[in-house]
Amino acid sequence: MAWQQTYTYVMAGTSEVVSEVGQGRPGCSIDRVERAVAAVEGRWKLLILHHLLVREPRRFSELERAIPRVTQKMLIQQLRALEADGIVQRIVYPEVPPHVEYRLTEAGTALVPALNALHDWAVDTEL
Amino acid sequence: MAWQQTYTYVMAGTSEVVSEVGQGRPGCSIDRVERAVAAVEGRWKLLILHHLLVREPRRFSELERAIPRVTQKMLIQQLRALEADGIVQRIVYPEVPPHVEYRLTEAGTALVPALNALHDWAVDTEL
DNA sequence: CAGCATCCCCTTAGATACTG
DNA sequence: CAGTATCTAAGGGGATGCTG
Repeated sequence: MAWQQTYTYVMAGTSEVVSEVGQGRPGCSIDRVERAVAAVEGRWKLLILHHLLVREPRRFSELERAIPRVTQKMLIQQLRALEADGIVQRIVYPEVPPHVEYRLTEAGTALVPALNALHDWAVDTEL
Repeated sequence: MAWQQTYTYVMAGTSEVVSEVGQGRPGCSIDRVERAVAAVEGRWKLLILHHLLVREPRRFSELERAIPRVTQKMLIQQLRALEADGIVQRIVYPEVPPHVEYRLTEAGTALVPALNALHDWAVDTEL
């Protein structure tokens, strides 16, 4: 009930209190939702997540083949962002030729209920 | 379990089947999640949603004041997008001066559980 | 009051080529 | 194999001014 029933809301990116509703839990704020959305928004992130959920681990080239129109640049960029947010884990095997595996972290797996909630909403609203 | 336990996944924006997993429910796909994310991504959408959840209805100028750094252009743009996605409702009172109110639709209210799921994930992962 | 129109910048994404 | 580097095109977002 984080969203509806708390009483202090903080502006995204600032600490400015914007709600008229009163005082309450300062940490329970809209910018957490914004950061969660930011963590999954991006042209290829959900696709990457999807493929990792279907099968783990995935090598870079596997993901490249699994996601037809992605460029190397975008793939690595989105993977790095997911890694920075603690959603995927990059494992390097010091071999020749290079071998890198990507896995979901616990946080990545923990995203599933939220993604399902979004999915269900989309189904319900026929979006 | 829409996300994990179905068997046919469809590429975003296309009808191309990309999963190796097999056949199953074609409608239950990743691009629903992508559209749900798209519906709430955007610099000001969550803020707008937030203010409408706190109190309804809101006039354009109210939202403008409630969201300090938003420009009129962006505010109207994001409102129109939310309206196009059936999340907010725009009600015009044919008066002089003009009077327009924004409310959440049922679909907008139905977004709350999904937003809470995202919030909770952000809290759990200390993002 | 509630917008629309225009200009401009700056980031983002794609294409392409190169490398340890 | 798994990236990095560079260039360019598109568009998102801000500032400003105007209007029914």
